[in-house]
Amino acid sequence: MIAGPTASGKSALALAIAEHGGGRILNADALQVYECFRVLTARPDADELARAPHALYGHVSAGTDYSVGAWLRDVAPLLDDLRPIIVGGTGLYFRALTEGLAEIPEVPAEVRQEADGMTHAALLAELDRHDPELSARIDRVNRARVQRGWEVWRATGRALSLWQAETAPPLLPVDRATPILLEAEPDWLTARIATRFEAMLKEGALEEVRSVLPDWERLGGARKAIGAPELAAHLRGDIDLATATERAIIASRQYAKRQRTWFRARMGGWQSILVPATG
RNA sequence: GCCCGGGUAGCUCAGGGGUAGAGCAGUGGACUGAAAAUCCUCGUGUCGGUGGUUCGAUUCCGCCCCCGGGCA
Repeated sequence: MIAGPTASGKSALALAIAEHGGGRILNADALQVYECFRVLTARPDADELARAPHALYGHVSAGTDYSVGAWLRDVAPLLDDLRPIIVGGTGLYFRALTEGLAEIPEVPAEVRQEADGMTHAALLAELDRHDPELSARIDRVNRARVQRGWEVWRATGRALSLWQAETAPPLLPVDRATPILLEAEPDWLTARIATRFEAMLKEGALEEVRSVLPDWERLGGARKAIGAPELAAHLRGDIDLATATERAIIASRQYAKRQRTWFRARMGGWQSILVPATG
């Protein structure tokens, strides 16, 4: 397993490992699963894909709902590989894999829609009534947490806290893997993030966004790719390219910080590799 | 050279005789199916410099420096 912040060089490391010792690279990144933004999400290109077997990259088409649960079901059969190399930056995916994830039926789209139309206060009030254990535990000001709890109760008639209490053992406990965490020196990473975004523009990131612009509303999860909303705003004429670029780079930096926080809190036991290597 | 308007937190700016705030950026944190998402926390800085008035000046006055704009 290889985790690390965005732009820290995870993919290159995974590729080097696969080329030298064999194995298949399995994606553990929530945005690289989507088919539409190869350049923008820094997915491996054709040349890199040819150098080693890869899976779970760009296998989800635009507009399809995806989630940790879907990802866990996708990786599960691939873990039987002789040498799976799991690489990505989504902490939640690694957590689901190494600590387990409750098995909960999918929330139907109608329930999601119903929840979207409700106020935060209304969701919270019902959650307090039907799943007090959860509502006492979660961040009550966080709409996403509250709504998730409400949706599960609404869709299944059962409290999310009950589902979670029955979480099955993990598919891959950390001690059965070789967990590697890339830790990037902040200034170095900041510079690298900026350079990488400029490179993405040269490679056609703007065209990728342009091609999905007509279907933007139906794009689903891929819309959240860092840089996509910014470039879309530029293509609609709302902001100039320099502003879009600046905002995307800032968003990327903020994402790297959140990743660092997650890793610090939950991947303390992972073998840390400092980048750039200082000798 | 003269006339206006500015010089306050990394950036954009608000304020005003009792040594100062906001947004953004940044920091630390939370997070079991939207997670590249979502949410919480944290603001002392020669208030351009220097004299003066005052019990007290970043705030008022003089001079100087710098940045805009206008007139020559």
